[in-house]
Amino acid sequence: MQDYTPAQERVLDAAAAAFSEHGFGGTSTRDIAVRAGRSPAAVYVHYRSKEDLLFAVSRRGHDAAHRAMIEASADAASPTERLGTMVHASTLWHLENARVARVVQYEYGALTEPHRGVIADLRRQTTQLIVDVIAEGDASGDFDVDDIAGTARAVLSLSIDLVRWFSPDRLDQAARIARLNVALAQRMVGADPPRSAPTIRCASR
Amino acid sequence: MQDYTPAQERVLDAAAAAFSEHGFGGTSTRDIAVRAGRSPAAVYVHYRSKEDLLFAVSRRGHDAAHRAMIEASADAASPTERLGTMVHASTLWHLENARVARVVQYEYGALTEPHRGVIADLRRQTTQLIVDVIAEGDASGDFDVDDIAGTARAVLSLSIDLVRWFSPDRLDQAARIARLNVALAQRMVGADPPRSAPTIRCASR
DNA sequence: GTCTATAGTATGATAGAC
DNA sequence: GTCTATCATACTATAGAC
Repeated sequence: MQDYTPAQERVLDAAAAAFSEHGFGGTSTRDIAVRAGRSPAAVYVHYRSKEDLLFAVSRRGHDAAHRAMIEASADAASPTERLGTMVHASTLWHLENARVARVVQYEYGALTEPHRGVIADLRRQTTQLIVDVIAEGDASGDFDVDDIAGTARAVLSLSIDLVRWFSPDRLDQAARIARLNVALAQRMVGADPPRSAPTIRCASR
Repeated sequence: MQDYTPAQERVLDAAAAAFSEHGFGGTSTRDIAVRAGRSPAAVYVHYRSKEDLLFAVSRRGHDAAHRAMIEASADAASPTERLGTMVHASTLWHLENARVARVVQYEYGALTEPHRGVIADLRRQTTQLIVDVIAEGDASGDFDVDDIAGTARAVLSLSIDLVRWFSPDRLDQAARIARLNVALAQRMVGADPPRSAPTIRCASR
């Protein structure tokens, strides 16, 4: 991770908001400057270019989401619980940071080649978190998964695709959506349902 | 639906490709004109503005995806099968039309207000297809779903989020991904697994 | 329905004063 | 580290000839 001065953060937040609303290509450096309460020239004191700002927003967002997942899953006792805590954390992060997350997830293509490599690495690390827990659960018999990589990708889609439509004024629904995503992810990997009655499910077939 | 002249289609396809690569805001009308093999002025003979072009691309894409799902599910005999055919069709459409789909799914915010309403209607209709089949399966006992609307949203995310990273040169994997998404969606709604052995699953607990 | 030419404005980024 | 002023270019869209 990397630290930012207050002035840098101010520009960074302004850029994230602008990119999220109008896309990278649709955002002008003047728009960023106005949101930050600075002149257009002041932006270039802290960042060399508009793309450099996008890179900073993107790296910061990926780092934060990744850390949230790791911290949430630290004390999980089983693969089912670890997957659950990770999906819960990822979903909450994407909902609570929907604006930043939109930039993080949808503006990858606007990065220049060297920056793209750094972000691709961060993405691989996050995917690996899910791959590892699914592989562990599959090996222990807690899960039943054919395509581990594909299932991991789909599990991450549950939280990522939320930012396509979720608006911050619906944050009161975040907890409900997070709980739903946890249950769906556990079903996707074939984890035993935590609260339902297995005897009834078996008898009914 | 709506018909287009060959000249209109040519510009439409050029716009879809350009928007997909650089985003709406990052695309110039000159870029569209060059891709279509026309002068910048020729674009405005067929469309009143750049945003009008985006609207046409978006409406056309939503219509096509919606029709693909309806046609695929026409002969399905059960809720499980109908959900499967719909997810299969939606996944294949998004993979085979990843460029257009990116515009359709990610550039909604760039539409002007009147156009946004039309697209929002189309989206509601597509979501309703999934909501209906899940509600039917839940009522018949084929599925076991708590949050029908939320689960429908998540099922659609499986196919939509693919366009965030899928590239057309990997189309040979489309069938595999579509099959996986079908299996995942059926697990998400609690449908009985089609091929596994229930006795063994029960005995192992 | 296409072109060339262009109007009028906005853009990313820099120079130089304070 | 911030500002005002500005450069050089690119932008969306239109006018008018063919």
